[in-house]
Amino acid sequence: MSNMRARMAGIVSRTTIRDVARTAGVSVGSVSRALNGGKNVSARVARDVAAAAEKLGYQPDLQARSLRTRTTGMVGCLVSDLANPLYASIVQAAEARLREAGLLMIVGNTANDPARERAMVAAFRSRRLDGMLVAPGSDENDRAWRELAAGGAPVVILDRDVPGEDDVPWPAVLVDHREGARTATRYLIGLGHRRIALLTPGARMRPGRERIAGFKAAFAEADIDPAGALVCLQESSMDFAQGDALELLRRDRRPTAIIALGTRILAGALRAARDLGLSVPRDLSVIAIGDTDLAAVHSPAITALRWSLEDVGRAAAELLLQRLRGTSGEGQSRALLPVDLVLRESCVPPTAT
Amino acid sequence: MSNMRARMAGIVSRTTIRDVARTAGVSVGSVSRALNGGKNVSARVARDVAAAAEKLGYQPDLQARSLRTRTTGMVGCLVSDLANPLYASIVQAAEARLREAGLLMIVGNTANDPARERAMVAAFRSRRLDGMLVAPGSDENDRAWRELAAGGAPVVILDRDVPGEDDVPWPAVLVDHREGARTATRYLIGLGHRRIALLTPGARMRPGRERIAGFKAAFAEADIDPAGALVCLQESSMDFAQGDALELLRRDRRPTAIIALGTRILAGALRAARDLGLSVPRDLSVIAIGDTDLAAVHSPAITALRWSLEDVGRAAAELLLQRLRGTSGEGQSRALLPVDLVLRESCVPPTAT
DNA sequence: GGTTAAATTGGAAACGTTTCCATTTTGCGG
DNA sequence: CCGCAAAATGGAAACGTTTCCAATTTAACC
Repeated sequence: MSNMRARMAGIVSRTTIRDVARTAGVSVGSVSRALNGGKNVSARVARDVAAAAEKLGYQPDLQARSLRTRTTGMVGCLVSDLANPLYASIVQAAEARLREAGLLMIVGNTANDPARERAMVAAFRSRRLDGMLVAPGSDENDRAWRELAAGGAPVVILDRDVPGEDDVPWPAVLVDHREGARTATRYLIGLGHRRIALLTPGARMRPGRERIAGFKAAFAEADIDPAGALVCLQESSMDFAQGDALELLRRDRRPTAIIALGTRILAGALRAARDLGLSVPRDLSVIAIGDTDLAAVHSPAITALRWSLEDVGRAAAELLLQRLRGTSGEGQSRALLPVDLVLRESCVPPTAT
Repeated sequence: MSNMRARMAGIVSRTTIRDVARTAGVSVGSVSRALNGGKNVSARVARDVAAAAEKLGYQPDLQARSLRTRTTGMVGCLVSDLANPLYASIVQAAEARLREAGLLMIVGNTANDPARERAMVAAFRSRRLDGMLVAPGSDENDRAWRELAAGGAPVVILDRDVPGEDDVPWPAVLVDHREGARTATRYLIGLGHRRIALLTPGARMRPGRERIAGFKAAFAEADIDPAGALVCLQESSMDFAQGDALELLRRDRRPTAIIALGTRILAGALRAARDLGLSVPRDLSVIAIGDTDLAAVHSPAITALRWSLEDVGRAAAELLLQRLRGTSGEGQSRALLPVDLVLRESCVPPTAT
C-alpha cells in the first residue's frame, strides 16, 4: 500500500528484490542467490526467478548492494587539468579499461590546488570508492594519499614521485621522461648544436625533474660546455611562454635549438621565433615534448618526443584492477613507459655562429 | 568485539555513527540530527556530538546515507570522445560547477556506440545517479534517455536535438552553429569567394545539420550560384579528411575557401593544401570551426568560429542543478549560446580564376 | 505551582541488498 | 523404506544511515 501511495503521488516506485520474490513465489534470499551466484539454487527456482525479474524489469539497486558488500564498483580519478589533451587521453583510456571491468569512474579536476585535492579525496573516501588513480599536483602532498590508502582503498599514481611508506613504493605508472629528454638532447648535440634551451614547467613535479636530469645527462656525457644547457622553467601558460621565449631568443648568444613542452609552451616558442623573424628549422631547431596535433600539423612538421597516453591510462587501470582483485602478489607494481623521438622536419644542423 | 576481530585481521573498521553516539552519550538519532540539520538539538548535545565526532575522526558513510535518502549526490556525464578538447573542456567546466554544489561526476565515453550508451545509462540507473548530462551519439537513440528520465532523474542534453515528449522539449544547452556558419560563409562571400567548401561530420547530429543549414542560408541570401556551396561530410579522422581534402582541392574548379571543423579535419585540410603547394591564405582561405590551439598558433593564424566551451559545461551543470533542486518552474529550460567569428590572417579575397 | 504547548530525546523502523543459520527437502545407498 | 549426507530454502540479521513516533524534558504563561 505504500506502493500505491507512491504511485498516486506520481513517484515511480522501483521494483525491488522483494517484488521479484513475491512474483516468483520464493524468498528474497533465494532471489539473491539465483540472480548472483547461481549456486545452491534449484533449476525450478532459477527459472521462476529469471522469469519474474524479466517480467518486472527488475534492476538491482547497486547502491544498496554496496552497503552490504562493502564495495562500490566505483573508482576515482584525480588530475590537475581535465581539458589538457595529455590528461584527457589518459583518463579516457583508463575509463575504457575500467568500464570493461564493470567499474564506473568518477573524475575530479584539482587545478593543482592542494585544498581541492584533499576535499576530493575526502569525498571519495566518504563514498567508499574502491580505489583511485591520482596525479597529485605536487609530489609532496602525500599526506592525503596516505590517509586514503589507510582506508584500505588501493591508489595508483600517475607519473608522479610520491614518497612511499616504509620503502615500499606506491603502485605507479611512470613515463621515462629522463630517457626521452636525453635522447632528444643527444640528437641535437649530434647535429652540432651547443646551446640548447629546455622549456618545461618547474621541477616541482616528476616529469619536469626527470626531463631536466636527462637533458643535463646528455650534455655531461657529450663532454661539451654544460653552460650551453639552458633550463627555462615555465608555467604552462602560452603568453608567459611567449614572452619568456622572446627574451631568450633575443639574447646575444641565443640558443640554436629549443626543446619545448606540450601545446602551450611550444606554441609560445614558435610564435616568438616568428615574431623575431627566425625561421624554423634554418635559424632554430625545435623539438616538441609530447606529440600533439600542433606538432604534427605545423609547417614545418615538428620533431617530437612521443609516448602513448593510452598506454599510461590502460596500464594504470590494469594496476588498479590487479590490486582490487587482491592478486597484488603477482605482477608488477610499477610500470615505466618508453618515450620515442619522432623525427620530422624541424631540426637541422645549426648555421655557423 | 567484532571491531577487535576486524582490527586483528588488519582491516580498519570505520567509526560509525553508533560509535559517535556511544562516546557522546546520546542516541544515534540525536547524532544524526546534530550533524545534519542542527534542528531540534540542544546546545549540550550539539557540543558533545561535535566533540565526539572530532575525536573519533568520524566521517559519515554517504553510501549508506543515500540508501535512506534516495539521493546519491552523483551525476553522470556521457560524451562520445573524452579526449577531444571540445568535449574535455565542457566536461571540465561542468565538473567544476557540480563539485561546487557538492556533487560528484561520473564520466562515460560512448565512442558513439549505441550499445555502450545504453549500457552506461543502465549502470547509471542502477547506481541511482541523481541526474545526467548527455551528448548522445545520434539524435535518434532517445529510447534510452526516455527510460532514464522515466526513472525520475533529470537529464540535460548537450548540443543535440533529442525529440521531446509531448511537445515538451528536453532541457538542453545548444550552440548556435547555424548562425555561426552563416556568419562565416557570409564573410567569405563578402570577400568575393564563390566556391566554398564546408568540411564537417555528417548531418546525423545537430551541430553538422545546423552548420549546413547556416552555410546554405548564406548562399541563398547572397543570391549567388548555390552550386558553389560544397558540403563535404566527413568522419572525424584526420587521414580521411586529408585524403578527402586532397581530392577536393585537385578538382578543376576547386574551392577558393574552406570551412573546416575542429582539430583533425582542419589539420587534414591544411596538410592537403600544403602537399598541393597551395599557400594559405593566398591560394586558399581557411576558417576553422572551433577555436583550438592549432588554429590560434598556426602560421598564418587561422580565422575561427569560437564559442565558449566553458559556458556550455557550466550552463549544462546549472540547468541540471536547477532540476535537482526542483525549482524547474523558474528559469530557462534551454540555453542557446552564441558563436563568434574571430578574425585572423587566413582569409583574403580570392585571386582571379 | 500548574497547565499546556513546544522543544528535545531515545528507540525503532526503513532503505534494498547479501549472507548467515537453522530447517526442510532432495538424493542415494543399503 | 530407512537413514544420512548434501543440497536447497526461508527467515532474519546486518550494512550505516535518516526519519518517524512516542515519550520525556523544557519553556511559557497565567
